Amino acid sequence: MSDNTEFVKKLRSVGLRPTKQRLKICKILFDRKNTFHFTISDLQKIIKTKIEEKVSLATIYNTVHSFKKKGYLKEISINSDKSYYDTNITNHHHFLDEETNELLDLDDNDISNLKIKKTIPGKKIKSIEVLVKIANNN
Amino acid sequence: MSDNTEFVKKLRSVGLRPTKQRLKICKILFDRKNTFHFTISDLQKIIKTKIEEKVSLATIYNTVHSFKKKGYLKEISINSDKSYYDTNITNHHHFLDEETNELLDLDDNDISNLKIKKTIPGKKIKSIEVLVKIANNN
DNA sequence: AAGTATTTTATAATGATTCTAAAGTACTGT
DNA sequence: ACAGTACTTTAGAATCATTATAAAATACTT
Repeated sequence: MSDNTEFVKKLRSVGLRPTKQRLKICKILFDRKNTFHFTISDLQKIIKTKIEEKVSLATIYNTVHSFKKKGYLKEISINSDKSYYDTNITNHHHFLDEETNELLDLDDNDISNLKIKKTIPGKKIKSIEVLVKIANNN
Repeated sequence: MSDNTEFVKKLRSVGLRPTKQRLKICKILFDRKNTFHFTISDLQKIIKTKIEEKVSLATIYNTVHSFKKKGYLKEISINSDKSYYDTNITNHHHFLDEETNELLDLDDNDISNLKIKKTIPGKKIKSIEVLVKIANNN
């Protein structure tokens, strides 16, 4: 450790204080090439194994919520067991493997010209989320 | 009360015993013209007001689960607060009004030729669910 | 009507998430 | 650097939806 400059800036840019805990979580979540899909307990496990000092569960919740509110994370609606989060904050969709419960990103381009033909007077579309459930062939 | 013959048959046809509780819930859920979107607590409130005798919460859960397993109800993934159920068991999608938290059915025809262009080897698509979040214009 | 399998029920248990309020840390102005 | 304030972290309690438990009630079969 530790070149945190990038993450310090990132946090500062949206008015979050760069605390030790937020920086640790930042690194775990954003210091990677690919999209990361996780639940709070996934994150907790990773923290437990990768980090020397502990971060309390309440802080993990707080931090993830802050990141979400500031637009660093997206919450995904899959089921009601627990919340899933995604480091890919662009418009996109998901495969959900029913066998493994794993998520896989699905690009906007992977879906043919999706258009909603119905409109509701006085309402506008905020987002469109496609969830494609998949399972083993056989 | 009470021409339950229809519901008795319905339950019998999938091997569910037509108990008093199941018939009551059947009537509330399926004796209506339009699709019904509800949570367990919605259902509990309706039972509390419409029915003379009480039905225990555990039974409401059990019954809804049985109906779901037998294909009379569909579970909808909206958020992680609680489970939502839908009496419309055909392939269809939803508007979710972010202001009121209300659901609205979206027919397959209301969506232009939705095609998933990506495939995963060894996996097949089980279902495709589109959730369109809407909010007030302004 | 008796015997067995299912169902209902109240209540306890669980698990995810939020709340609380005290202790710790970061920032501001000097 | 220092004091004062505002924000964060923390452990633990509280909450809420859901599931488990096991005894009493009901439905079905013969």
